Amino acid sequence: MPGTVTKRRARTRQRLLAAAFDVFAEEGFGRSTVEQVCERAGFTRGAFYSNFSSLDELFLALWEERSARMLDDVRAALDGLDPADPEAAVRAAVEATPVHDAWYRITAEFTAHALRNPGLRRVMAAREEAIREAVLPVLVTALEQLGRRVTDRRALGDALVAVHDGTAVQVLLQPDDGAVRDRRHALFMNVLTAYSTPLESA
Amino acid sequence: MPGTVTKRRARTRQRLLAAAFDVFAEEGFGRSTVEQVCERAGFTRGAFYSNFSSLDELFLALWEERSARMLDDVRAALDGLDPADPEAAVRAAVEATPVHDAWYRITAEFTAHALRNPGLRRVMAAREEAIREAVLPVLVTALEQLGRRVTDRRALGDALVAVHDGTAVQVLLQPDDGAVRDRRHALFMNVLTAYSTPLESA
DNA sequence: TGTACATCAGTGAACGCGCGTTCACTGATGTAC
DNA sequence: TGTACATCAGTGAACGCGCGTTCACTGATGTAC
Repeated sequence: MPGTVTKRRARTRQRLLAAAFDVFAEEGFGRSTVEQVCERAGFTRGAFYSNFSSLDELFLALWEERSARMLDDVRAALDGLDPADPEAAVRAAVEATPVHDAWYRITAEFTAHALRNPGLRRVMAAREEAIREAVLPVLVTALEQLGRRVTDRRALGDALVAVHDGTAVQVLLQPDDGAVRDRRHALFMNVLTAYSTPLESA
Repeated sequence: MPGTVTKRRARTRQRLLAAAFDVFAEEGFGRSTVEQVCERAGFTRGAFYSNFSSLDELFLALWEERSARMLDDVRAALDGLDPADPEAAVRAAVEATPVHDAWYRITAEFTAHALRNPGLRRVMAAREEAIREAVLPVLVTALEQLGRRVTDRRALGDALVAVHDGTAVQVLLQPDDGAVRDRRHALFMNVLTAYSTPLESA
């Protein structure tokens, strides 16, 4: 068995990633230690170094895995939309990217981290673009069904991501205030309107 | 001299705060140590413990001081606006909250930190509200000069803060892309329009 | 299917450093006269 | 303005723990026959 990767190894890696998610969310990435992650996962520190060379490397792997998964979720949610009911489609698309407390905390720290490291910055920018490009086509066609044409895809994409990120903090800071969620939703709708124009028809 | 606080002490405190700002921005709060802050400030660790009981306490003090200062800056920038030129006033107001790399990183981490601690969360929510209430009146009157009435002050305030936060990341992730800044500006304008209606006049 | 064997993957102990925290001490600062 | 004195504020050394990192070793896994 030269150069084989065993199933056991894959499981260990997954358990370490899952444990890291929890620890990072609770303690913050910066205050987390290799020891804490290993203890949570039920391994000794040697197992960690057998799989990753540093916490930084694990953090990147974790972020990539989770954000890819999130992107898949969004795609799946959008796939099932009914084009015959474009209003519902828009509503569903807008709500497809959920606001998740622990994930937000981790992403916030990862962003700060990425801003210090050009390599990570590019990784992050690319991922943001992928998310944008997954959501946009669905919204564009749904808006067309509603008789509206998107004027500037890129601008709309950036605007939606910005609104999502910006309002997520507000929702998390005031989790019990339903009005905050409503305003978030209204803002999404406003942006969709502002970046599209009625088709000349009727 | 019973219970006096010397000038020297105030200076030391300021130097520690300034050093902490730099260290946190470079290393991240989580990876920063008391030792690093002291070395940067030119003190021994004893000086730190004479002034703060923990890095957490210093972080809060730093964030409060800086965000208060930023709020003052915004107020000052808005005070000097010419109501006879409302378009320029709106433009200036929109650009009054600058996008500052180091400060963004620190705030991002502080936000994640605050989401783990109910006390800090309230402090942060209050500060966000103060910023909103400083900017809003200026915008409301400027828009009135332009013949537009703001329909929902609270919604507009939240929307502007969200857009500011959300677009700040994009600008920092692509610092050399002027188009990103332009789209940010356009989004601000779109939101201002969406949350106000033309006055009935002629 | 079973067994022997080679390689892989995680164990656990050991080392050492960096840093948090404390504290007796000394120099700085302010006050009173 | 100068001096004596009390208190304050930072120094620097010391202690010890937690943790990063390494590595010889052992049990697990997969392959070949």
